[in-house]
Amino acid sequence: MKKLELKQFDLEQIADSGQCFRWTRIMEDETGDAASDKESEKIKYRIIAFGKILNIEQDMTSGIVTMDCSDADFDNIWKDYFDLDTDYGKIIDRIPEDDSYLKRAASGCDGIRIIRQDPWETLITFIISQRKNIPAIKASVEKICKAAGSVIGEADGEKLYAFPTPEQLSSLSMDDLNACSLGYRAQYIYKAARAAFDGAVDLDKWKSLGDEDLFDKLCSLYGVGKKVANCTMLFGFYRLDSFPIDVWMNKIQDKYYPEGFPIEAYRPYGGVMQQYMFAYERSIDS
DNA sequence: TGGCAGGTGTCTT
DNA sequence: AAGACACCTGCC
Repeated sequence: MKKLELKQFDLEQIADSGQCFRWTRIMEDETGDAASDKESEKIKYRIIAFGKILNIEQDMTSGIVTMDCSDADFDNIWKDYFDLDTDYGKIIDRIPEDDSYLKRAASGCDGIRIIRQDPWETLITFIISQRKNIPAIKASVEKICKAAGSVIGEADGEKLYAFPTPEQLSSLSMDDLNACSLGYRAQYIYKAARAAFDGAVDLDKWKSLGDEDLFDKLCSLYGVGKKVANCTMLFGFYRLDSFPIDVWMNKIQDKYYPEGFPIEAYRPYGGVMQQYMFAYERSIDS
């Protein structure tokens, strides 16, 4: 069990930011010993990543985060996963006063961090994400995990699955993939899995590439364009300057940056700024 | 019921 | 080089 007092860390903001698709909100059951949790409201999630299950909660009043994990798993996995060595306060402080929109966005969404995910899982989940909303993405991801991933635990009588390795995913036929509600993306996943399994695509090796070369490599994959490549770089390869442009960012640029967003001014944290703007604009839209 | 959801490949100018 | 267009699927 790890209890942490963290700055710039808000579980709900991160969960809603659309970076990760295997976070499940855990609601308190109405029956049983609910009384003990009444006074202090807690937000709880179950996260599956890197073949592990993490139950995590945050006290809404104190902000204190509790992770149900061993010291070893915290040191080896979760500390990096949540990017805890990065001071997001400092990154936010770099935003100049005259960029009032970005100032506002960052202060409204300052609990967001870049979650450092597994490159392979990030690539596949963002291929799936195209032209889908977040619930639909999650549903497809869970289906492929169930179809091909290893069982790593159980909750409420349901088995929990790791994200499938390239080998496991490439064992699925087109019919299997079509059963995962992937639509026209099934062929993209099929090809990517085979390429990763037979070694034609080696994401581990790609880690050593510079940003531009990595971007080109990702875009060379069938079904991967600029948007998916940038998301994969930002969340799967921790390239903080990657700047995914989607329909929301297009709206934001039209509204607030008619000359285009001055990404040069925000190097090397353009992608972090993108996350603040994306989350903020969505929050005020609803 | 048609339009849309964090796009991309393909075909057309 | 840039712009239309189709595309699976689920949801309102």
